[in-house]
Amino acid sequence: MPELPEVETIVRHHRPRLEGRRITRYVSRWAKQAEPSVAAVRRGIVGKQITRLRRRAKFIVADLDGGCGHLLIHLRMSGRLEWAADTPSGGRRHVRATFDLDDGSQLLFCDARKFGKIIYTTDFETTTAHLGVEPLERTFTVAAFERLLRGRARQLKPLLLDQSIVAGLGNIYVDETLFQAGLHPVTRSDELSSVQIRRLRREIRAVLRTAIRHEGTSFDAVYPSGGMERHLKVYGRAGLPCRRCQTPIEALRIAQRGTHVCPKCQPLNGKP
DNA sequence: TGGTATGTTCCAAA
DNA sequence: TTTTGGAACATACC
Repeated sequence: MPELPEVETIVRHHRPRLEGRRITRYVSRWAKQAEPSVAAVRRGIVGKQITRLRRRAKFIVADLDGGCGHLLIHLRMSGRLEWAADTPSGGRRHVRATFDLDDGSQLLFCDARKFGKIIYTTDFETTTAHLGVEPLERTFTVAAFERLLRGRARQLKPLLLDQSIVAGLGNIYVDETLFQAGLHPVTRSDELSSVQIRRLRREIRAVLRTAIRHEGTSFDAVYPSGGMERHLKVYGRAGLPCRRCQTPIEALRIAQRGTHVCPKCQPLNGKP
């Protein structure tokens, strides 16, 4: 469950139990997950206290005491954080790393597909320098967004998925945002009017805020949160009637990603 | 069996 | 130079 709203939900959920805790042990069961290496992550985090838990793009960020160290976790496609106490040892699946804490609790990083990343860095700015603007922050202004869109001639879907431009959107919320904005995913970024740019920005923020309010979208029946699934307008609804106009939702392939669009509500510029 | 999957990165081709 | 397509990463599920 890994787009901005899901990561934000996880951070809020884990913050009370992680902030103030000291990491006493780190064990990796999938070495390729750790950056720059298992040993470097261990040296960096064991013995350190988590002073703050926050989110940057789709990264879970634990600031460590001393002010110079940060533990970054990226869930990619299938990563999850679980408390060992909540999961009987017999039912644990795909555990790739464990973090022991000074109150005796243990956090498990589970990840079926092994795409997730655990990163230790002393230079947060450099490590995250490739990430674009946070869409829910004040820095995501109309003027800034207009520059990002007009400065290139890309299709909207791959542009919005590009974390170096706007950080945090993924496949579900890009499709939902473009539907709400009435824009077709292959519309070129430099062909939008000022009115369309304002509307797209507004819908990015509205869709993300709504999803956070519902604690994200969950495809995992075991995970307790994920009420946003019931509110999706196009994602995962191929062939079903558009909730606005009843036209069947189309499934397309754009930028190698499954893409969902209402052909009537999201016309290609010019064409109906 | 083959196709698909909430993500990212790298390379080749256009 | 910019943009797009394809493959790769590794596994689960229908």
